[in-house]
Amino acid sequence: MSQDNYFERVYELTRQIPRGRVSTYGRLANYLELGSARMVGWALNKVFTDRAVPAHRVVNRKGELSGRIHFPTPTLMQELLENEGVVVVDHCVQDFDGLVWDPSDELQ
DNA sequence: GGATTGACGTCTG
DNA sequence: GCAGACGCCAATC
Repeated sequence: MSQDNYFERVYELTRQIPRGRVSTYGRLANYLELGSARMVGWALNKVFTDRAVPAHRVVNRKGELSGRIHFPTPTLMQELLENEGVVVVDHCVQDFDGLVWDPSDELQ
């Protein structure tokens, strides 16, 4: 179904996050003009279990894996990031400032 | 139909 | 610099 919901936008944009990179809810929300980062988190919460979305690449502004608790296992999110080459310590992305990915930076 | 919650962010104190 | 409160918009209870 052609759902113009934020659901589809967040879902598609999250898929475009390159491997080894991470993004934030606020940046995605800002690019999608959602007006609220919570919309991104809400959409991902419905998406991650229904669609194969790399939600593990989306973290909060602090670079913390705030959504790890919603994964099947709280360590799965960190494992996936480390598997992609992202250094995660104490559930926080290291060098987050250098790994953060902006949709407007790639898609422009 | 109203109140609360939610994977957040920004401002003010 | 850190802590607390407010705002967003939609879904769920």
